Amino acid sequence: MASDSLAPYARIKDFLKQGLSVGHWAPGTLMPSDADLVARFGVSRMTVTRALRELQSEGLVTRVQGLGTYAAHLGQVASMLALRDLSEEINARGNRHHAVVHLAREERAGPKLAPQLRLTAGSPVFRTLIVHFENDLALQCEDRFVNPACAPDYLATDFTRVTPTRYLLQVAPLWEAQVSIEAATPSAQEARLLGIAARDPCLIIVRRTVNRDIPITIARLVHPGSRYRLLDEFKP
Amino acid sequence: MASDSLAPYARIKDFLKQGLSVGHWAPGTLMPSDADLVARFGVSRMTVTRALRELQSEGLVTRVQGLGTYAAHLGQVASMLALRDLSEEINARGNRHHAVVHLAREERAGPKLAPQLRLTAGSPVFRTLIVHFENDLALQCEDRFVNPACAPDYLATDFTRVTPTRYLLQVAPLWEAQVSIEAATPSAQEARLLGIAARDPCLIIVRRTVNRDIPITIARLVHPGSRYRLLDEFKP
DNA sequence: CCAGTTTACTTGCCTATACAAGTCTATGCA
DNA sequence: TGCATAGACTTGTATAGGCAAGTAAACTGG
Repeated sequence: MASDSLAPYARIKDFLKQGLSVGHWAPGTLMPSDADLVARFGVSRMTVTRALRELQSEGLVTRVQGLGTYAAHLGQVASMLALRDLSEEINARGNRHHAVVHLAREERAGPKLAPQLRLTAGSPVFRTLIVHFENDLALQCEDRFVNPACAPDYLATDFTRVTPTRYLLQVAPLWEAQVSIEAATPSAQEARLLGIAARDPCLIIVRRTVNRDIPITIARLVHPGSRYRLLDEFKP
Repeated sequence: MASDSLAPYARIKDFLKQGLSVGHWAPGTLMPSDADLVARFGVSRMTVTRALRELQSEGLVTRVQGLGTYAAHLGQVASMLALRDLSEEINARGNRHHAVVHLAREERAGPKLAPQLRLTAGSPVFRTLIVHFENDLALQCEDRFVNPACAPDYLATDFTRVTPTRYLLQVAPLWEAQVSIEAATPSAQEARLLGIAARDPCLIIVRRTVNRDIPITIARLVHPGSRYRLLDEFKP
C-alpha cells in the first residue's frame, strides 16, 4: 500500500476520507473521537488533531467542542472554480498575449456607479477600456473603474505590459471579491471591439473587489462565447 | 484591540496577513522564519507552525523546506466560485422549485460518450433529461449521463422530489469534478424545453464527476442567460 | 582552481503532557 | 419532584523538546 509510506497524519486523513467516501459515516453522524484515533493508530493526540483540523478546513467534517466530530453535510459546497488573471492564463497555454488600450482617463462617477465604489456622484474615477488578445484573436474586453484613492498612479501604468489585474494586485494584494458570471449579448461597442456579431453570446464576468471595506475596482469582462470558456477542477 | 483576545496562533496569522495586505512582503519575498516568529511572539514553534500552515493552505504563503517561507504570488488564485445544487439555491431564495422529467431511461453509450465515462462503446448508461423551474419559469435544462455501476437505482428515483445532484451525493459523497463554463446558444431541443428563442445566449455548465478514478456522471446544464447568473463572494 | 564535505539554517513531522472550555449524564440534596 | 452539582467525555489550544530532510554557503583537500 502507498499509505505505508505516508506520514501518520496523512494516513489518518486517508482512513477517514476513505470511510466517508464509502458512506461508513453518514452525513451528520458521529465519527471517531480524538481518543479513539489515538488508540487506533498509536499516535499522539496532536497528530490526530492535525488530521481532523485539515479535514475540517476541507469541509469534510464538523467538530463541536464538547460533542465530537461529525461527518459534514456535503452538497452545500458543490464545486469551486478559480478565476485567474487572463494574461497568465494565456501564457500558461504557451500563447502570446497582447493588449490594446482604447480608453484610459479620469471620469466623473455617475449616480449608478458612485455608490458601488462608495463615492459620491460626480467624484473622479479612473476608467480603462482594454481589449486582450491571444495570438491576435480578441479574447476579452475589459471595462474597468478604479477608486483613485486606492491606486493614484493607475492611469500612468503601461497596460500593454502589465494587466490592470496584476497592477492592482501589487497595490492591494489582499482583498475579497464579489463575482457575477452570466451569458448575454455584448453591447454594440463591445461587439465592435471584439470583432464579433452583435448577437453572438458572450460570457460576462463582473467582479467587484474590496479591500477592508474600501472598494477598489469594478470590472466588466466580456468574452466571446465561441473563443473562451472557464475550466477548472475541484478536489474536496 | 481585538487581537488581544485572540488565540496566539490567530494573532500571528493576523500579523502576517496584515503585513501582506499592506505590501510589507512583496510576492516572492522571503518572510520571517519560524524561529523569528517564535522569538518575536514568545510562543512555541508548534504555534507558529500552525499559523503558517493555515496561511499556506489559504494560499497566502509558500513554504519550502530548507529555504523558508515566501509571500505567495496571489495572481494565481484570483477567485473561487462555489457551484451549488440548483434546488437548494432556489429554496434559499425563498422561491418554489419544481422539475419536469422529459427522459429517464437506459441508453447505449456512443463512441464519444463512452470514453468519458470510461466505458466501452455500446455499454448501457443511464440518461435523464430534466427541466428545473423557479416559480414556473424554466431555469435549467439538465442533460445527464450516469455510470450504472455507481448508481444502479438511479432511474428508480423520483426526480420531481430529489434532484439528480442530491441523489448522486448520497450514493457517492466524495468526488472530484472537472467543470467547464461557457456562453453559447442552446440546441433546438433545449430552446424548446426552456421556452426561449434559438439564438438567446445561454450559460452552459458541463460537469464531469469522478470518484477515485471511476467516472460517476457527466452533466450538461443549460441556463437561459436572461434568467440565471452565477454569484459568489471570495475571501482569500 | 575545482570538487567534495561540513556546517548552519530552514521547514516537516512527531511525542508527551497540560490546561481550558463546552456538553451531557448521573448523583445527591432540599 | 426539582434543581444544583460533580464527573466523564469531548474538542481547542498551548508548551518543550526531538529528529529528519532539504538548501546554500563556507570550508576543506587535491
